[in-house]
Amino acid sequence: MKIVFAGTPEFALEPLTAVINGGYEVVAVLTQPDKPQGRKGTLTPSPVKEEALRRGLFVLQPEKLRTDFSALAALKADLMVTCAYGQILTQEILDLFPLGVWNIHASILPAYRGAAPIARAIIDGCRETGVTIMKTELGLDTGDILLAERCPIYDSDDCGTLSDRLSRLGAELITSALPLIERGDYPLRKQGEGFVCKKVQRTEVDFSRSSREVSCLIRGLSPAPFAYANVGELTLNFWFAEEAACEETAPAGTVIEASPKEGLVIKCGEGAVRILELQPAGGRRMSARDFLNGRKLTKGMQFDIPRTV
RNA sequence: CGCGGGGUAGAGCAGCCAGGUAGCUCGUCGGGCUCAUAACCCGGAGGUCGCAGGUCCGAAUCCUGCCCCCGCAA
Repeated sequence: MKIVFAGTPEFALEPLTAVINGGYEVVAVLTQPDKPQGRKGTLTPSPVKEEALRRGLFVLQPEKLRTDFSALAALKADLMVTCAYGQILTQEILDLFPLGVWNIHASILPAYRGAAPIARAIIDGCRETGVTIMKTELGLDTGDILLAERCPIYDSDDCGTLSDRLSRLGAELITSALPLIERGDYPLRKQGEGFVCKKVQRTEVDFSRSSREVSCLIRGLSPAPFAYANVGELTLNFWFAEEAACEETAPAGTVIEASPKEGLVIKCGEGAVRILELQPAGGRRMSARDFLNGRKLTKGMQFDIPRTV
C-alpha cells in the first residue's frame, strides 16, 4: 500500500515512524515549506522534513497545496495520513486517494477541533484528553471517527510532556488503523457537535484568576508560546508552575514567598501558585531557585494584573 | 541593517555610568550544635571578569573590533 504522510511539527514524528515501521511504502512526505526562524531569520526545515530526509524519503513542501498538487497526484498513492500538517485540503486533493485521507488529531473529537488541541485541553483544566483517528472530509476536523483513545492529563504535565505522550498514542492508533483501512472493513462513527479552536498565543497571566486557572494556563502554554507576567521592570516567561497552599490574604499578584528555600509563590484571586521554572527576558530558562539566588524579586512585590477587557 | 537584554567562582546575580583590595545568595568541602536534619553556627576552597587589541602608573570598569547566549517581533 502506497502512503503519503503529511505532517509538520515534532508531534507528527512518532506517527511517521509508526507508518514506516508498519512496512508500508511511504512514497512521499508532505510538509510545510521551510520557515524563517529566530532573530537571524534562518530558513529552517520542519521537524518532519528533517526526519524524512534523514530516512531518504521523498519530500514535498508546496507553499499552497490547494493549487499546487500535481506532484502529489502523480504519485498515485492509495491513501494519505495527515498529522498536524498545517494546510487545509480541498475535495480535489481528498479525491486523489482511493482509500481516503486519514487524520491523527490530538483530542477526543468533537472536542478541540482545529489548532492547538493539546494546549487548549491543559489550559481549560481538563483531566483527560486523547487522540482520534478520523476520515478527513472538507469540514475542519469534522470527519467520521475510526478510532479514539483517551489519555489522562496530570498536574505534572505541560504542553510538551503531554504532546510527547499523545504523539506516541497517535503512533499506536495509526498502527492499529492502517490494517483496518487496508482491509476496507471498519466501522465509522459520526461526530457530535463541536467547536473549532484557534492557535494559542503568548498570554499575560491574570493572577486574579484561581490558582488552578493560572497554573493550567502556564503549563498549557509551555514550552511555547508561554504565559508571562511583568513585575516592576522585569518580564518573566513561565515554564512551569503548580498550585500552592496559601492561608495569607493579600491582593492577587502579590509575591508571598521569594527565597531559595521557600521558592517563588504568588497570590492568586483564589489560592496561590508556586513558580518552579521560569525565564527572564534576555536570560536563559532556570529554576525559580536559581532565579531567586540572584535576588531580583522580594516578598511583597506586586505582579501586574492585565486590564480586563 | 526590525527592537532589546546579556557573557564576572559549579549555579543565579551585583560591581561598570563617576578606572585603584573580586562582592552577594546558593551549592560544595571541613568543623560545631542536635536524638536528628534539607535547619542553625563557625571556617575554607574555588574566578584567564567571553576573545583580541588600544588608552592609562593602573582596566571587570573607558575606546575599537570579533565570538557566543537570550527575550520580543516577524
